[in-house]
Amino acid sequence: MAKKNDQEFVKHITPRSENFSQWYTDVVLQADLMDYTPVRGCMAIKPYGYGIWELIQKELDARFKATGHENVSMPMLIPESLLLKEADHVEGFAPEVAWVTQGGTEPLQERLAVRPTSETIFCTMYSKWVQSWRDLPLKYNQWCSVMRWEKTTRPFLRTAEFLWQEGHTVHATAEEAQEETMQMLHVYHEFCENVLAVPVYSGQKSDKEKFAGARATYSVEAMMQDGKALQSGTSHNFGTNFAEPFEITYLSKDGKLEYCHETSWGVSTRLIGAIIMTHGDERGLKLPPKVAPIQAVILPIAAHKGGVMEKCQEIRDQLAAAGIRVRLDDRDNVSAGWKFNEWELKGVPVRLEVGPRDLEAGQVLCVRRDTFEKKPLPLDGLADAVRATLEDVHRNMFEIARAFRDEHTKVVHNMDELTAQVDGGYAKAMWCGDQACEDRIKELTGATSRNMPFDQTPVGDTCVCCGRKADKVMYFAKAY
RNA sequence: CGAGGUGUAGCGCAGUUUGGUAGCGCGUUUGGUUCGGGACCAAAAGGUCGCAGGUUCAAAUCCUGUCACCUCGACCA
Repeated sequence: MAKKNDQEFVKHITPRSENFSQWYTDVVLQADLMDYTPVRGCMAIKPYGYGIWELIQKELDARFKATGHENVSMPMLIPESLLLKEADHVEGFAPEVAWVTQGGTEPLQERLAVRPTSETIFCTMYSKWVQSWRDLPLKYNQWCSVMRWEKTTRPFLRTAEFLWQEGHTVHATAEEAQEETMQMLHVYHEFCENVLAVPVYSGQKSDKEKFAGARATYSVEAMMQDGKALQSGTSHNFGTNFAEPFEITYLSKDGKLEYCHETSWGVSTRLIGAIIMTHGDERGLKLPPKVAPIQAVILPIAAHKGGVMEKCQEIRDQLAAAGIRVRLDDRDNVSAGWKFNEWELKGVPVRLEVGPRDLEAGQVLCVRRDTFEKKPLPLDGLADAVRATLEDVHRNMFEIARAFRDEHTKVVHNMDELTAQVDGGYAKAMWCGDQACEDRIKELTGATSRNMPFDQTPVGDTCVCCGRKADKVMYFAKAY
């Protein structure tokens, strides 16, 4: 049966160990998540990829609502004068802004930025909407796309246009703004781990790495299987940095005019890249069950035999009624073996093989994508058993990812150790707080500071770079 | 953005050195046989050779520019 040259006409995924980057591209394309378009740096997200994003949206949006946020929609175009109001912000984003300079056939009086982020337009509106302490807080979010003229792009990881959500909130006090900033960081942390099965390090960014215009930036950092860091979500406390130039003020209870305190926070379709690079393997994508568009696929075996297809349809309806996202693969033009490989490539967490022998025994054969373990499940109570299996798949995927992350995180005390460690992982080190040391580490090793964990228990007392007294614990890694 | 590589049918490739009017495998369509880990037979359809200029009697092939992807750097919430 298997001819020697079979591999020549079988879809080939580059092994991770051979070329991680090529492996990623192969998986993205072959799992049919996206396609390239004629527009520089912009991708078309295909139904299977967009399905993952819709589930991410659904899970996150529920968390935003539960913490008192509401969704709004702001213009995609921002007048240049607004963008110029906050100096650090302009400086940070100016190099990657796309501009609209003409409307119809007429040149515009003032050019319009295609939003790279929406702080300036939110702030402009907030200055109109906030008058009194009774108006506060305002806790809004928008789901939209933004555009940044990136020099080099990678599907999902860095694209010129990308889908994201940006939360923007206004508060009366610094304490409230800080509370909000931390709350949303924790939402991201919990979401990454409990929904995506992606373990993350939460912490505070250095001044060098913080958002343009922020007082403080916090991030959740994930580790990809090549040991590189992927910033997977950020939460910023702006203090009054934007409120001052945009004149967002309120009259307090005792009649004093005060500046508002603001936050913003966001995650993007980059999370799909995080899923791929955290969980994928030689066979392709491996989706965490909670965001898998198809959680269980039913494969009829010897479907021409009487009763098999009918039973499969029955099982499908049963599982669907129980709230499981299920697909019956009833194609008759590809073999069972072909389907096995295809659904593994697409990362479906569980497949159920249903053949004449199974039906005789009153069972189906359940095969897990994460372990390839094969286990017969009785038709009786199948939905519950599948649901339990999906939960276990999630748990197992998270444990494996966490073990990998922990194995590839090491405490280092000097530059030699740091250089070796960031070759394929995170280095946990003491840092003096001086940006010169960050710059030097970047220059010598290619690694950047990721974030400072909230648990600042010292792992030494001198800076990994300059050797002076140091009191900050910092993660360093090469990053996407 | 710099250096190197690639771009020919839906996918993977040959053909480019030495210009002469495009080929193979898979896939697709139709019919038949199969069916528990990437099936088989037969017939058929499918290409302005990434795009734009140029040289030439003639360009997939030579020249220039440009776009996309890959590798290594630089840059980057």
